[in-house]
Amino acid sequence: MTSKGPEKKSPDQQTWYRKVWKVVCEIPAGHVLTYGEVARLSGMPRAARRVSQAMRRAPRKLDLPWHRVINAQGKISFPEDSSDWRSQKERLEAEGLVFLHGKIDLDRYGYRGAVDRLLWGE
DNA sequence: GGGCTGACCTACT
DNA sequence: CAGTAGGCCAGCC
Repeated sequence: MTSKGPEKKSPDQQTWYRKVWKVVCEIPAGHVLTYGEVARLSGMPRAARRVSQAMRRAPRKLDLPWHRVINAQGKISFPEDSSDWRSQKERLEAEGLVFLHGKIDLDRYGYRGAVDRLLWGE
């Protein structure tokens, strides 16, 4: 039977959200990840767009550090005149990050940068 | 079922 | 450095 499972919600569809939230949750304060990196760490390479979707649908209850996710250009992915943009910038600055020419230095605060520092040293 | 949208990315010019 | 083009794919009409 094709059976209409009443309470079968095919978990897979909601699982990937959880994976993304989990990864974002693990980003240490004072550091950032790009959407692409979060996607990769969630086991979904090239699913950067899904990450932004997960952000939008993330329950506030989770108290997710959404502000630690920025785009690959080191910039905040909101229009500069939006309150969301200002809010995110404030949160990041509160964690010690510095904006240079409206951008964040990914070599200093990003994932790749952190790895390079471990391999090459400061 | 088809088409548009989007807190994106990479590569190229 | 800026701008363009193609790719990606889950949601939502």
